Amino acid sequence: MEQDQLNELMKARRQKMVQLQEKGIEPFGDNYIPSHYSAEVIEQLDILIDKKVSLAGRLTAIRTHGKATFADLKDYKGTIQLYFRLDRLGEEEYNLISLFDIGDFIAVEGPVFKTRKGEVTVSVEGYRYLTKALRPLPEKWHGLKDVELRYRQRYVDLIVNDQVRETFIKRSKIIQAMRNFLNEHDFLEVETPVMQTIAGGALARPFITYHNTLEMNLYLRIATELHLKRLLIGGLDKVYEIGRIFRNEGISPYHNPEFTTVELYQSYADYEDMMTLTEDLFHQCARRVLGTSEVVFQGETFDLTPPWARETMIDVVRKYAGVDFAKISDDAGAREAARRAGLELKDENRWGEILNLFFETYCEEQLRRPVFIKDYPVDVSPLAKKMDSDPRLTYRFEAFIAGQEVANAFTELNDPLDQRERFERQLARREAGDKEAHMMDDDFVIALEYGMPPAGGLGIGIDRMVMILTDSPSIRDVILFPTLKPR
RNA sequence: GAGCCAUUAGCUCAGUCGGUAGAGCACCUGACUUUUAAUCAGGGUGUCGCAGGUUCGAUUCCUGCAUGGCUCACCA
Repeated sequence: MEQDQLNELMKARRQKMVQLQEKGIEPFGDNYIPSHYSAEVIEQLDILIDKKVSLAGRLTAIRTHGKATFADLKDYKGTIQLYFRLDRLGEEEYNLISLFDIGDFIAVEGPVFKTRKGEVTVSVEGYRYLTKALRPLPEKWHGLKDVELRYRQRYVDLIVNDQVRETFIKRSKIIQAMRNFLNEHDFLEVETPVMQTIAGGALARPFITYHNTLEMNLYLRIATELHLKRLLIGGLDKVYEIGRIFRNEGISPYHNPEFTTVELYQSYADYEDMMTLTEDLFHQCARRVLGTSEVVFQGETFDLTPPWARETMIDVVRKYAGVDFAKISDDAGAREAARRAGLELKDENRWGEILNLFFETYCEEQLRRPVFIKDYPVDVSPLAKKMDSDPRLTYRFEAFIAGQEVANAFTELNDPLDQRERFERQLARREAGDKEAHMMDDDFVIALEYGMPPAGGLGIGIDRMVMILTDSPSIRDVILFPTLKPR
């Protein structure tokens, strides 16, 4: 950050820093291992009352009363009150309290007691300076609201806004719960390349970077799918990866250029198994982190208890759009239906793409309760296995909660000849100018030729899952440092 | 990428139908040995986002730019 002009508040803090140094006190002190966290002292009051404890943390409030001073000390687990007395500390040490500022880190020790009003307090017998804060914190009860500053200076947001802190602690616990759940189900966590020569596994524009020694462009991955499936071929039957994905697309309350997914693949399973796994995974994460199966998101309550509803895409399109794709047999008929509905089409749109367009336009937002929408058209599913009963469709589903897609899964396509054809179709679209069409991945087709067991695969956007489980309306509320333009 | 809105003290916000600005908290000075949004007395600490234009004079009006938010488009 630029060295901006010191305003009055920062000058005052620097002066206090100098005064500390003049008295031989280092304003940026050394390590200190406290005996307790604030919350432990409060919880274990029965045992700790009148006993000496030591604490370390940040001063969040100072109330001086002449020869006595109260302060609030905030640490990792909570906030506790401190009590300083002239007659206990002695004049020299007590007077140094005037050099305290809100935001400073100090360590204290002394016995625990309860004030007249019943507040658990540490009566300070000695303290140490740990760190002088040279910039003032936002004020105590309005906090930091400026959205831009909250994202740019997330550390300040975390100091001041406890809800923000809670959200990110929950995010960590949700991912931990997910990892535990998958490990318990015998999945193996793996890591696959972030930098790739072919960005595959999804329909999206990649970021491009450059390797100096190899003298070549590399793509940042847009999915983990194709590498994970290679591992099934290699005999790692149940694998998953939790990792960062990068897509060079728009930014919105639901989209950040880098975001986190979990993808998992299970040999010998199919998409029905993935539905069961998905609802169990969401349910368990909610139970373990929130302690409940019911989540409230933006005023709506959702019960995540399995089983979730299951509907086909054709059924929901019939229900919400009033168009029956079961009775539309070809591309021309689908285009006609779209024309009647006033949907904008490109000339080359096919039956399945138009079905999907109807679904996205008329249905997605209606899907509030947890629901699996299944049997996606092959035209929009280049990596999913075709249905035996209708080769225009695939064994693919997406899960929706509150109108938001939260999971995408299918029975994996393991026929290398079919896969090559799908890639070639994508390639044709790419050459026609569709920058999001899938790239040809010859090596993946070769891998399939060695034989990939039938398998089910599942992808979950973790950021969106965390949004729902923490009632956060914007993806930026669940990403610590969301992408911003430099100021 | 398009439209709309916002940007004033460290923070949260008022305000000026055009005459260079104000409140609370924070901060500074003083009083106060169980307060907790401590209280009491005194003190305003500012490039009014940036750059132009109109004007005797712009923080205010106009234009452009920057950053952010929302909506739309794209996507997860």
